[in-house]
Parts: sequence; structure tokens; C-alpha cells
Amino acid sequence: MTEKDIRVRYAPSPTGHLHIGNARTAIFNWLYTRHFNGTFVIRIEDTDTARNVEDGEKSQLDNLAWLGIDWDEGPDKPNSKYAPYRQSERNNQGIYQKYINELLEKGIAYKSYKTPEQLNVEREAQQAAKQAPHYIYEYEGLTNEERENKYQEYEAQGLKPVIRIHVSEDVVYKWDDIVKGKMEIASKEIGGDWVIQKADGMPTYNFAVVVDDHLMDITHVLRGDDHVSNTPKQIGVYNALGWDVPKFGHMTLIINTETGKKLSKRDESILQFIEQYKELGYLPEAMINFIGLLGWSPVGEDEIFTKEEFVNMFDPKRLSKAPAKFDAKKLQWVNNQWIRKSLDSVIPKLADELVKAGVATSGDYQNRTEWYKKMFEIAGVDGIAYTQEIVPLATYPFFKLPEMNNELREVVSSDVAKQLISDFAQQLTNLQDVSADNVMSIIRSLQTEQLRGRDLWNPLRVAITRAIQGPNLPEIVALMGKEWTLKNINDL
RNA sequence: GGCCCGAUGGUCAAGUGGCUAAGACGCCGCCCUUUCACGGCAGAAUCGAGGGUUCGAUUCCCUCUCGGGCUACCA
Repeated sequence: MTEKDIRVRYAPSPTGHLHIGNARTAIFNWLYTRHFNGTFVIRIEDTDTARNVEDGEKSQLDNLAWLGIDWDEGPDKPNSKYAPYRQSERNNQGIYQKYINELLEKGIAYKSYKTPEQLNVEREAQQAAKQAPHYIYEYEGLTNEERENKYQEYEAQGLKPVIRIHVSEDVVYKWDDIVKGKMEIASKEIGGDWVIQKADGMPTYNFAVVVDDHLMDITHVLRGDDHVSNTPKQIGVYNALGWDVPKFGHMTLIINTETGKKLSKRDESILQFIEQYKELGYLPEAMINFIGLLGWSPVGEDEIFTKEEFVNMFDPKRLSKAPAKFDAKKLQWVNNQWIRKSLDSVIPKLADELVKAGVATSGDYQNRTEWYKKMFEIAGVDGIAYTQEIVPLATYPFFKLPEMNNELREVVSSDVAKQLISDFAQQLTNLQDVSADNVMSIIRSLQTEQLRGRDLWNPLRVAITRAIQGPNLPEIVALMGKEWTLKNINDL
């Protein structure tokens, strides 16, 4: 018998935008698949109709694609052979019902008519008695026939059932976790019989996931730590249906630095969504780079990797067992590295930022690409964390002159300063070639024993840029040219 | 409360029964520079605690502490 082909899935719920935590799960599943030459599957888990968000699926997939993650099968790939890939559609085809019926017939599952209110009362009583909450089987000691009669009775009252699966009392579920190693959880810790089909006819997550992973021949399930406690339930279903259990791996969660809790969609204190980073001008390469290093580490000492490099060196054994905090500062650094590394492709984005901000007109960049390149360089693109940060840097003085204020006025108001500025303007007027070197020469020639350092530079800088600090002044003048510079000085 | 998982500088982390315990971000200082940024060079800072095992524990075992997860007709 040959080893089965590796098939791995990422299964988002379309409840909103792509969250950092989910993106991480997706990235590692993708890395795992591509490293081992497997097939990467995307499945949409939309069984909670109340939480589904319009366009949620599209947003998830778009953001995944933006990150540079590709998949072989999914709801948007028409010829995928395990279609459909949305659980709602699979439910409509009766896929889950078939196995629910099977379990019902085997007597492993049964109909339960307890209302949420009843369950609440039971739970609260258990908690008050310091017991672990667990489901109380309501047909204890009844024959099948008696149970059927009960069903009739409840139906007559107009009650809608859920289907629960019976959990054996003395089983220990074991698995060898890709990340955590040997795991075992006793069946009595599960909390009793649990729901596999909701009153609305939808399967629950823990059931649908097993059916789909089995039917889709999924071999490896890599997911967040928060699913550890679901694993025994799912193994129970595999056993009940007589199916092989896939290999599980539970990756640690990302912790919010501010709250110390797992990164949650409800957190306001940190940027949660890939979309937000995209908007600010983080590069997908940087996002993958940073996230790929959260909870996983390579062998060497390097920090900057392409996704291809990640694929090559990925090793599930190096997945960390300890939760990692999300350090936005390091992300900024990683993104800065990527901006500098891929400057050619970033420059048009920088120009876009200026257009979006209403600073530059669209098309301007195409007309004078070289000027823009030089301008971004002088403005300090080397120092930005994300592309949006270029806006204030480039706006002043290259697109707009800051307002004068008292502090600035004071710098240029003395007679000495006025004379200096006027001398500079004079020399600049006579200058043939306005290069940074030549401008520097002019400024040097204006330097005296008394007039040097800030006394020399600040008045000139204010006269030309209306600021007392900023990028290298001669470079600014060289870029602006003679006319523009002189106009600024005259407008003073 | 119960069950599960974890613990190396502020953060991400490598690593080992014996090493001065890597590296990166951040921070501090210095240099470069008219200034900011960039860059360069240094620096501070870590094995949670207590017991074992051992000639020797950061490393192996136990307990504690702390942190996290789960405890749904959510996924």
C-alpha cells in the first residue's frame, strides 16, 4: 500500500475579513502543503448562518491571494473534484444527513428535545455544585421503543430536535500531535453527548469538519490551539463512522501584546485584519515574512525570507509550543526591509499614496518618473515602516510649503539671516548647474567664523522649505531647481 | 472550578547534561551629519521558584507559581 497523497486544507468561516490569526493558520497550512508537494484545499465553513457576512468569503479569498497564497481546490475553482466546497451547499446535497442517519440507525446518535433554557438551568446547577458542565442523557434506562414514543410526544408539543452523538464513558482519545506530541484526553472530559445537527438542520462544526475532511481525503489538519479540545470529539466521530483519523497539529495562538489574551476579532487595541495592513501600505511579502516567524523559526540567523524560501526550509518540527505575542514594531521593521528590498515596485505605490492623499495629481508620476524616484529617496523612503508614511515626508516641501509660524519667523528675522538668505539667492541665481555639490559649495562659501552650524543652515532651510529640519538641504535644492527654490525664498 | 498546553532578555527566539547561553526587533550611548532619517560601532538585559536525579543542571523528573486555551444548537 502506498502512502496517501498529502492533502491539506484551510477552512475559513466567512464571518468577516481575514484576521491575522487565521492568516497565520492559512500560511502554515500552505507552507506545509507546498513543502511536501501536497494539494492545498480551501473549504468554506458557513454552517452558522447567523454569523455569515455578505462578501465574507470573497474578502477571505482576496486577502489570501493578496498574501501570495494559492490553492489547488476551492469554491472558486470550478473543476475541483471534491466540489462543492461550501458546507452550506454540501448540506443542501444531503451529504451530512446521510451520515447523521447512519449514526441514528446505529443508535450512536439520538434526537434531543431539550430547550436552550433547560440546558442553561442544568448547566448552572452543575456549576453551582462545582461540577464540570456535562450533558445529562434524558432517555436513561428506556428501551428504543420507549424512546421513540418520547420523540412522538415531544414532536406533538411542536418541539424541534437536535441530533446528539453519544459519547462513550470510558474511552481515552489519543493522538500524536504534529506540534505538541503525544496527547490524550478522556471521553469523560468532553462534556457528554454533544450536538452534531442543529435544530435548523445544519451540522455543527465538529461534525461537518469530520465528514468533509474524510470525504475530501484530507491527510493533515493544522489548526490553532483552541481546537485541541475539539479533537477528541472529532476522533469520536471518525471512530463511530469507521474512518481513518488524519494527522492533527495544533499551533499555538498569537497573543495580543496589550491584553495578553489570544488575538481576537473583537480586540480594538491592535490592527486585526490583513486588510488594514494592506491599506496602510504593508507589503504581502513582509506580512508572510513576519507571520511566518511567529511561532516558527528557521535554522540560521537570517530574518528576511521570501515565501519560496519559507517553503523550502519549512519544517513542522520547528513549530513552537509556546504562544507568541504580536510585536507590531518588528513587523514595521520587516516591512521596512521589504520596502527597501523591492524599491522599484514600491515606488509606484508611493506615488499612489500621494494621489490618494490628494497631494499629487494622478498621472504626474508617469510624466516625471525619475523626478519622483529621486524625490522619494531624498524624502527618506529608507526610513518608512509602510508606504502611507511617505505622505507627510513627501508633501512638505515637495508638494506644499508648510505655514510659517513664530518659531520659524524668528529664525529668518535677524539682519544677519536676511543678508545670508539674500546672498544665497544671489549666488543661486548666478549658478549654472544646480547640483547638490554646487549648492553645497555656495553654502560653504557663505560660512564664516561667526556664521556656521545652525545659524548658517537653519535660516536657509526655513527660507527654502519652511522647516528647521528635514532631509539634506542641497539635495532638496537640486531636486527643486533654481526657479522653484528662488520662488520659495521670495515668497518668504 | 475542571481538563489540556506552555514557560530562555521588554518582544520574537536558537540552543545544550558541562559553552563567556546565538541572532533579530526594541531600548540606551557613541560615531557620521547643519538637522531628521539612513548607516556604522558599542552597551544594558534572559534560562519563573523550590525540591530531586547527577560529579555537574537552563536542559531530565516532581511540586508550586505564572501565562494561555477549552468548558455552545460558534467556528
